[in-house]
Amino acid sequence: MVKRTSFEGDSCPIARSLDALGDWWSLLIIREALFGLRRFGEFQGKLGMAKNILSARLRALVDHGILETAPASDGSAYQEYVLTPKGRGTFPILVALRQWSEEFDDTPEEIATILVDREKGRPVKKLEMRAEDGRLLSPADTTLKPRPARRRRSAG
Amino acid sequence: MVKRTSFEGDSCPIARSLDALGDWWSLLIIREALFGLRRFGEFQGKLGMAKNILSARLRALVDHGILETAPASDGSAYQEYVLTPKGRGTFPILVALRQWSEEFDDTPEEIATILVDREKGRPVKKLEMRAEDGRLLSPADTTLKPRPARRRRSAG
DNA sequence: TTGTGTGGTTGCATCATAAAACCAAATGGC
DNA sequence: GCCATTTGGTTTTATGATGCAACCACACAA
Repeated sequence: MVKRTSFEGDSCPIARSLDALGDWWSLLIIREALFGLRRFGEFQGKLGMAKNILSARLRALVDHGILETAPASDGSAYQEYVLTPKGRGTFPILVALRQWSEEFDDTPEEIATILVDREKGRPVKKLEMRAEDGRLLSPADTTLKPRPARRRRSAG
Repeated sequence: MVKRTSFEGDSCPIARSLDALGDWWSLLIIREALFGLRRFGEFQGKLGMAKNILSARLRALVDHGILETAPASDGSAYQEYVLTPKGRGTFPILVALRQWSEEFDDTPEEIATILVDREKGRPVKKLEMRAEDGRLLSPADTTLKPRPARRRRSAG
C-alpha cells in the first residue's frame, strides 16, 4: 500500500476500531491472548507468523493500549504481553466474527471448534442487539444520530 | 505482502471470517451497503477510496457471497451491489466494532455518530453474550469445544 | 567461555495497495 | 444520429507493507 490509509482521524467509530484491529494478524493475536498466551514465542509458534511481523504487531497493539508489556511473570527476565481492559473488550468482536462464520461459512464442516458455555457445555447464544428497554432490534430498527455534544467537565 | 496469508483453510472460524472481511476496506463497504448505498460511484464518493481498490474489493465481496450484483434498479443499465443475507449477517460485527470504539477510544469526542434505537432514539444496549438459557456470560464463562462430527445427510 | 534457547532486528524479494491516467459504454442535449 | 458528459470501471506506475531467512543480543547453564 502506498500509505495504508489510516483511519485514525475518521469520525466513524467502525473505521476507528479498524485502525487498531483491522489488519490480518491483530485480532488473531488478541484471540490467542484471550486464550492465555503471553510470550513472544508462544504467539509465534501458535500463529506461525513471521517474527518481524509479530514484533511489529505486538508493538502496534501496545501503542494502541490493547496489550501491555509485563516485566516478568515466572522469574525469567523476559517480557510478556498481556491484554489490557481495552484489549479484553474486543471479546464481543471476536464472538461476532466467530458466529458469522458459524452461520454463513460455505464449508462449516471445516470449522474445528465451537464456543460453549463452560457450565453447561452448550453453544453460546447468538449475539443480539437490544434496545435499552430490552426490545430485540433488527438493523432496520436502528439509525445513526449525531453524537450529542458532551459538556466539559469543569466550567461547562 | 508476499502472499497475503490467506486463512481460508484455517479451522478457526475467526480466521475464516477475517479471510473475507479482514482487510481495510471490506467492512467499510459493507457498512455503507447496510446504510443503503448500492452504486459503484456512491461507494467511491462516500469512502473516498481509489477506484481500482474499490473494484477489487467489490469483486472479492461478491466472490465471498457477501454482495451480489443486481442488474438494474432504477432503469439505468448500470450494475448495483446489494448485500446478500450473508452480508447483512455481518451487522453484529459492525455493532461490536462500533461499541468497542465507543467504550475504549482514547478520543471519543471525535466520534461523530451513535447507534440508536429508531423508535426511542436511545442508544442500543451493549452486545452481551448469553448462554442458551439466558445467563449472562463473561469470557471466562466460556470455553472452546471441538465441533461435534456432523452426521451426513444421507446414509449417515 | 562455549553452547543453547528465547526474543527479537535486519536484509531482501515480492506482492498488494493507492493515486492518477486512461478507456468504454451509457446517457443526455440537440 | 452526433458530440459532450457521466458512470463504471481497467491500466500504469510508485510505494511500502509483508514474509522469509539470516543475523544478533541477551539470559542462562555447564
